[in-house]
Amino acid sequence: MTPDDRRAQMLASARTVFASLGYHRASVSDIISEAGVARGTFYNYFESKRACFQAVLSEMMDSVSAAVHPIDVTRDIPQQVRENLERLFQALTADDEVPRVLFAEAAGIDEEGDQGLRGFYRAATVRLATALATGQALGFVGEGDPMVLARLVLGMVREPVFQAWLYGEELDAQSVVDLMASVMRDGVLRR
Amino acid sequence: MTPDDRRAQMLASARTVFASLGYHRASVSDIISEAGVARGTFYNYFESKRACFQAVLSEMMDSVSAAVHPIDVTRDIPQQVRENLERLFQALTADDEVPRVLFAEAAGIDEEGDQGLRGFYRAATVRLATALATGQALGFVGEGDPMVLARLVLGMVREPVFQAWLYGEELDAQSVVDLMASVMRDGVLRR
Amino acid sequence: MTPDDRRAQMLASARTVFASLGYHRASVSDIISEAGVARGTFYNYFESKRACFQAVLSEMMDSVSAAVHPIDVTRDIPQQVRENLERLFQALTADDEVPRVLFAEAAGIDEEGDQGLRGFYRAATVRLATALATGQALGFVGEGDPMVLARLVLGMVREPVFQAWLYGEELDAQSVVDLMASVMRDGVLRR
Amino acid sequence: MTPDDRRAQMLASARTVFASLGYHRASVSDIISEAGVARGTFYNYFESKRACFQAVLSEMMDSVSAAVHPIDVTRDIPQQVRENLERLFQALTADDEVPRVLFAEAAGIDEEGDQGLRGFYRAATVRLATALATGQALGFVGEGDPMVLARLVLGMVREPVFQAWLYGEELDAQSVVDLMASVMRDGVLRR
DNA sequence: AATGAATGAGTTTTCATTCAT
DNA sequence: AATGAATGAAAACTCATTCAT
Repeated sequence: MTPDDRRAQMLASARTVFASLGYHRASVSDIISEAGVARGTFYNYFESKRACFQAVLSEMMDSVSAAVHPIDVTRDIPQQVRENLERLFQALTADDEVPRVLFAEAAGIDEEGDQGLRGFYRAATVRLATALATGQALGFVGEGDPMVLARLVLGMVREPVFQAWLYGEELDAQSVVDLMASVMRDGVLRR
Repeated sequence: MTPDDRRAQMLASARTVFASLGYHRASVSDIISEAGVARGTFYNYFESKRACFQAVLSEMMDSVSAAVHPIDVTRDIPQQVRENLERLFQALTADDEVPRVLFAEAAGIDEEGDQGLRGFYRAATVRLATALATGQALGFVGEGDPMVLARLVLGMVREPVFQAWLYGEELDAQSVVDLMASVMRDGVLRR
Repeated sequence: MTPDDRRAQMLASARTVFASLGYHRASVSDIISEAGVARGTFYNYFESKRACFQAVLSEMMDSVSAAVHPIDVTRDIPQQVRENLERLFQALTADDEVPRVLFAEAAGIDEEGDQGLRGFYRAATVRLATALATGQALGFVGEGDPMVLARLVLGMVREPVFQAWLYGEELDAQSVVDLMASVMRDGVLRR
Repeated sequence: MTPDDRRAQMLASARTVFASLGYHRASVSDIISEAGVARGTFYNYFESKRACFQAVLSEMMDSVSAAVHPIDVTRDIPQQVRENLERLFQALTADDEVPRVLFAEAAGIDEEGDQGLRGFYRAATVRLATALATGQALGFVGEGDPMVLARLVLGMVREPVFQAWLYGEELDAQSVVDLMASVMRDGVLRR
C-alpha cells in the first residue's frame, strides 16, 4: 500500500467515524480500529486528532464547493441556477456524513477550526452574492443587499439538508429544488 | 438564598460558560467558579453536566418559542408575520449566547440531546407549516408542501443569525426582516 | 487527612520513587502506587510530574542549604568550618535519595529545571566565595579568585558524596572531613 | 562510504544531538536527521539508542583518559602533574559536549550504563590514588587515605568544569590550574 | 546496506462524578 | 444544603524498535 493510498484509507475511516460519533465522542482508537491500523500509524499521517478532522472537513468543503459551477451569462441562466442547486443538494446529501460533519460538528471546536469554517461560509456567500449582484445589474434579480440576499438563499439550502439529517430522513432533492425555484421566482405570499 | 434562586444563579453561570466555551470545552469547574459555588453543590442542583446543558438549552428554546405569537386571522396578517419575524430575530440575537448554544453546540452531543433538539425544530417547523397551510387555504400563500416551505423560511431566519454569530457581526435585524419580507412577497428573481 | 499531610505524604512517596528510579524512569503510576492514592489525587496536588519533581528537588536543596550555618568571626573559625562541613556531609548522605536526585537527575531535564539548579549552585558558590573573601581580608585564607576557590572546595565536597553514591558505599563523613581539613590547611604536596 | 566511515559519521551526529538535547530528550529521529540517514540504517550500526549513547560515552571517556599521561618519577614531578591537569581540562572543555554528556547525562540512565560509568570513575580514581600513594612513599605527598585524597582532587577538577558548563561560561583552564596547583601545594587556609 | 512505513506498549494528563464531613 | 478531597476511567500522543522491500 502506498502512503497515498494509506492516507486516503485512513481519511475515509476517519470520515466515517467522525460522522457517526461526532468529533468529541470519536476517539483515535475508534478511527484506527475502523482503519485496521496501529495507533502509531495514525500519527504518521496526521499530526493530531484535530488535524485529521480538519483534513476530513477540508475534503468535504472542497467537494461541496466543486458542486457549484460558475454561471455562463450567454446561456440559459435559470437553468444553470437550477443545475447548481441540484448538484449542491446532491453533494450535501450524497451521504449522512457531510451534513453531520459540516453542519453539526464543524463549528465551535476551536478558534483555528472556526477560522476555516468562516472561510468556507464567506467564500460561499461571497460567490453567491457576486452572482446575485451581477443578476441585479442585468435586471434578473430584485433589489436588496446582495450579501444579505445570499444568506437568505443559503439558508434555504442549508435548513432542509440540516433537518433531513436531524430527523434521519432521506431528502427529496428534486421537490426541494422545485419549491426553492418557485419561491425564488414568485415568493411565498400571494395577493 | 433560596434553592430556586440558587438554581437560577447556577443556570445563568452555566449559560455564560457554555456560550463562551462551548459544551465540550466548558468544564464543571468553569461553571462552579463562575457561580462561586462548591463542586458538590453543582450536583445538588443538576444530575450531570449534560443535564445542566439541557436545562440551559431548554430555557433558550422556550424563550425563542415564546417570541412567536399565533396569527389572528381577523387582523392584518402580513403585519403579524412581520412582527413575529422581528421578535424572533430579537430573541435570537439578544446576546451571543443563544446562537452559539442553539446553532453551534446543541446538535450532536448525544442521542438524548438530539432528541430534544428534534422536538424543538419539529415544533417550530410544524407551527410554521400549519400557519402556511392555513394561508394556502385562505389563498394568501402559494402552492407547495407546507413542511418544505416551512424549512425554507426557517433557513432564511437561521442563516443570517448563524453567520452573524460566526463572524462576530452585529446583526441588523431590521434590514434582514425587510429583505425577507420582500423575498416572501416577490421572490428573488425578476422577469 | 488534611491537605497538608496528604501533600507531605505524596512528596515523600515521590522522593522515594524519584530517588530509586530517576526522573525519567519514574512514572506517575509508580508514585501514586507508592503513595496508595488515586491518579487524580496526584494532579490535585501537583500540576505535573515535572512540578512534583521540582518540589522534591526544592525540598532537598533547602535541607542542604540549611545545613550550612553562617560563620561567626568572633568565634573559632576553623571549628565552625569543620562543623559546617560535617553538617553538609550529613545532609548529603543522610540517605541515598539526595545524592541521586541532586547529583545525577537534576541536571538536564529541561531549561526551567536547569534554571533552578543554577540558582542553587550559584547560591552555594557565592556563599562560600563570600566567606572565603572575608577570610582573605582577615588573612585566614590564601590568595586567588574566591569564586574559583569556592568551586574547588565545593568539588571536594561533591565528589566523595557522588562517588559513594555511585558505588553504593557508605560514606565515612568523619574521615573525609578530616582529610579535607588537612588539605585545606596544608595542601596535598609536601616539600 | 565505508561502514567504518558511516559509523563514525553517525557517532558524530549522535554526539552532537546527545550533547545539545541530553539523552532523554534526544530521539533517534533527531540523530538520523542530523546524520541524513534512514531510520533502519541507525539500527544497522547500533543495537539501540542506549547502545549508541554508550558508544558516544565510551569515546569521550577514552579521550579524557588519554589526556592523563603516566608520571615519570625520574623527571620533574610537579611539572608533569601540572601538564596532566592542563591536558585534562583541555579534554574536558574542548567543547560543550563532553561536560554535558559526561557530567549531566551519564549517571542514572540505567544500571548497565552506571556500570560503565563506575568503571570510568574507578579507573580514574585508582590511577590517581596510585600516583598519590607512590608520592607518599617518596615523601612528595602528605598523609591520608590515597583513595579519599584522589576523590578530593578529582572533585577539584570536575566542579569547575561542571559549573562552567552549567552557566555556559568559557572556562579559563589556566587560572583554574594555577589555583589548583596553589591549593595542592599550600592548602587554602593561612596561619 | 539502506530504506522508511508500521507497530504498540507505555506515558501523562483531564475531568465528570462521588461521598464523607 | 453545602463543601471539596478523592476517585479512576478514558483519552491523546510519543517514540524506540522491527521488518519487508
